[in-house]
This record gives sequence, structure tokens and C-alpha cells, in this order.
Amino acid sequence: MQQKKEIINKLRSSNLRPTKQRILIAKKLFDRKETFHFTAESLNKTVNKKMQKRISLATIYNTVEAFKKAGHIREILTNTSKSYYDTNIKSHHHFYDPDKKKLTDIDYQEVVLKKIPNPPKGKKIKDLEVVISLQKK
Amino acid sequence: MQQKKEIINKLRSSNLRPTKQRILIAKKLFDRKETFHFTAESLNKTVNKKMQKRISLATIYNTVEAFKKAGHIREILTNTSKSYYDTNIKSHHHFYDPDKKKLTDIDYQEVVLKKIPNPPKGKKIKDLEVVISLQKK
DNA sequence: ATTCTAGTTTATAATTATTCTAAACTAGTA
DNA sequence: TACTAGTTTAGAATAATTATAAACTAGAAT
Repeated sequence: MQQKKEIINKLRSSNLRPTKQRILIAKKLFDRKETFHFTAESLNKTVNKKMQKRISLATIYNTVEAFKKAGHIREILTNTSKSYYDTNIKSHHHFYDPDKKKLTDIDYQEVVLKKIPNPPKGKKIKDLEVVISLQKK
Repeated sequence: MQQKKEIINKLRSSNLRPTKQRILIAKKLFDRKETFHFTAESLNKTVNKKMQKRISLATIYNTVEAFKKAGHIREILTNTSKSYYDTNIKSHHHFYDPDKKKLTDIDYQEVVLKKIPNPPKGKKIKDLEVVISLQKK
């Protein structure tokens, strides 16, 4: 449970002016027990559901991009046409169900790697993600 | 090195009528020593470079989709706007360099997993892919 | 408080990647 | 040689995202 002040600090700490729109979006994203996945479209719906004053779709896109750059959310790897985001920024993995186009989190400790390759020269590993694609049994 | 006959058989075996266009595209994709990554756009360029008779972009898309369904190519997980495909259909993994938006293959045996989670009920694992995102050192 | 300004939001247009449409074409069979 | 179902094609349509530029606002300066 994040208070408004915390949210404002979070925004300020990443050089994002705490506007009404950003605060509202941040609340929807971060003021929750559980992390979740979303797209620009789904976030737009959530944010604007029965709201007197709407936030424009352009702002949704701008804010998602800004939050992503600031590291408050992360983009998920998929092979779908839309961009998926995750409010869980801790390293973790995913099940992907191509039938339902649904991603589910896999807890970090559920996957253990024994061996990984060395990164190419001049590069280091930023992140490692395992995606397990599913199909009907 | 795949002969025209082999390519025609490959097409027939997956119920794809071996048309001029499909044969030409299949040659560009499969008649190579090394597997590689491509997009619809890049394939379109490759296929139509200094060609007297062009293959339409719609056919490129149709053929890529058909080859994917037939399992001759696979789609790669990314968080870019375009769809990336891989002519390497053996299980393997990827480095992803977000700066250059470049994917590189990691050989299957370079990654060893010690523990993976059980799939949800009614589902089995179709594929497991590890994506290692890179950044500058 | 009032003014100012850079940063932000907004509606809308533009762009990009992809899919759809339906007419023309063709591989393979009759 | 004719037929037909499958395929290709140009172009239109759609979907997701990004760009534009005018209006607005948070926060600093006065």
C-alpha cells in the first residue's frame, strides 16, 4: 500500500513531475498487493473506468514509456502485436499460453540455472528471462 | 545445401503447394549453411533485391505465416514492434542487445537448467527459451 | 499572490506493421 | 485443354504506436 506521498517521491526521484495524471496512473499500477501485467490499452480502460475527467491515450503511452525508462515497470518479451508490461520489476520468469495469449509469472526461485554463457565482449548481462511456452496436454 | 527437389518436398509435406514464390522464399530461408533471423520487411528486401519479377509483400507475409504454422521457422520473443523469425527451429536461446535491437543465438548446450516449474494443470511445456538481455559494461 | 516558463497533456494526424479483400492467376488434376 | 481450388497480388483497411503543435499546469521566481 503506497501513500500519495510515496508515489510523489517515486516520481520525483526519477525526474518525473508529479502531475495529476501520473499520480493517478501510478496509483493504479503500484498501489496493490499483487503485481500484474498490462498493455497500454488495458491500462487505459482501468484508468478511465467511470472517471469524470479522462486521461488521454497519448498520456497513457507517454507515462508507460516514462515509467519503463525509470525502471518502475518492465516490458515483457512476447511474440504478440501489443506491448506487454509488468509491474513486477524483480527478476522473474513467465509461462506463456499462446492459445489464451496469457502470461503468468513464475517465481524466481522456481527456475534454477546451472550454466549460462559468457556475454559477448564489452557487454554484461542486464537481465535473464526464461519463457516457458505452453500447449494443451 | 538444399536442392530444389528437397524444397519442393518440404513444401508438399506440409500441404503447401510449391509455387514459384514459395520455392524462391524457401531457398532464401533454408538454402544456407547458417541459420539466421529475419523480419517480414528484411525478407522482402532479400527476396526482391535485383529481381525482375517481384514477390508482393502480402505473399511474404502469407508465406512466413504458412512456414511458421508448418514449423519450418519459429517466431522469436522480443519486445520490439516487429515480428522476428528464426530459421533455426531447434531449441536454443538468445542474447538480446537492446541498443542495437540485435538478437544472437546461444547454443542449446550453453544453457543448462537445474530446476524448472511444473506447468499448470492441463498444460504441457511446448518450449523453453532463455533470453539474456545485455547492456554496455 | 502573480507571473513566468519548461515540462506535460491533449486531440488529432501520421506512421508503422500487419491483415483483409476480392480480382487475377496458376498448379495440378480431370 | 479445360477446370478448379489454392495462391498471389495491389491496394484498402485495421491496429498499435508515435508525432505534432496548441493548450494547460507545476513549481520556481518575482
